[in-house]
Amino acid sequence: MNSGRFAISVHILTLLTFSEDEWKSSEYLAGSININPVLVRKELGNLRERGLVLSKEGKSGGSRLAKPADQIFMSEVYEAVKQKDLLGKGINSPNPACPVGRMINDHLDSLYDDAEKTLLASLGKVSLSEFCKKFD
Amino acid sequence: MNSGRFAISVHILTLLTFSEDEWKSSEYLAGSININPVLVRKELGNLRERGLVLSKEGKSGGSRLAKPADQIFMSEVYEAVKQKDLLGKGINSPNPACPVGRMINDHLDSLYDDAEKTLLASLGKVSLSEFCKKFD
DNA sequence: TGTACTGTAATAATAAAAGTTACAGTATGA
DNA sequence: TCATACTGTAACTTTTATTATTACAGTACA
Repeated sequence: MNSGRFAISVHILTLLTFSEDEWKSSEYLAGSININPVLVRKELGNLRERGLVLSKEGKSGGSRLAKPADQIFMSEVYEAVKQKDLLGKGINSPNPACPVGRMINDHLDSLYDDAEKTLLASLGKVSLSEFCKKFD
Repeated sequence: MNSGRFAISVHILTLLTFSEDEWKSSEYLAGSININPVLVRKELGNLRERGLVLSKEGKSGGSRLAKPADQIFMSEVYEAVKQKDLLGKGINSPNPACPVGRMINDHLDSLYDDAEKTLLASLGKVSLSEFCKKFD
């Protein structure tokens, strides 16, 4: 999975949790994370597609949570961010003339799927509001 | 985690399982995986440090499993391969002037640790010999 | 209608991963 | 004992992925 983007997304959501009902600009968010505002806007786009945040264009626009923080789970953030599969599905092109090489990607895929299900179950137990309690 | 390396290591171990008691050269292994023999030797070095394989130098040298395939677990392979943490520990340098930025890495770390424990538990249920049964 | 935003494309800079070459070291066995 | 077939590892190059930057059109507000 894409390492830094999960952290960025959780960071964004945490900041938005601490200012629920306010529209926060990408520049403000980028200031706390210490990254470029354009990256923040890209992540917000992701989170928006998944229904986790809302954004408003124009002056006094910005972003806020799309639903209460106790209804947002870390598994959703993981899903929003994930592109590649957990352990790296089928990146190699094994030799098809070898019985192991010919089949290994399929078998690795099913191993990965199981592992990822477990991971999602674990992340699904932690809500954004629980995570944010740690800051108090 | 490092995507392709897990697949390479499992591939290596699978090939060694199907020829237990034989010393296989890095070139042979590289042929099935379809990668460079030097990369294979690097992975073998990793697996060797973790006690999963043995290697023999010199003519008619090569590598083989260090213990029976039913005593090797996918969690061990994961540990052997892992360098970075699962979801990417502390890559960002958040703004320490922001209360969220100042603490978030610690809180993310504990989230990651829990998630990784779950993942390891899941991978720990699958032995190399079980994995290899899929090929029959 | 100027201003402060978003959204997104295009590009550049940086970092990480993979591949390659090279070669010293080591057992083997002819 | 010495050519051979390996390992182990360093140094380097290439490739690919990530991150950052610049730029600008579109939008809403006051």
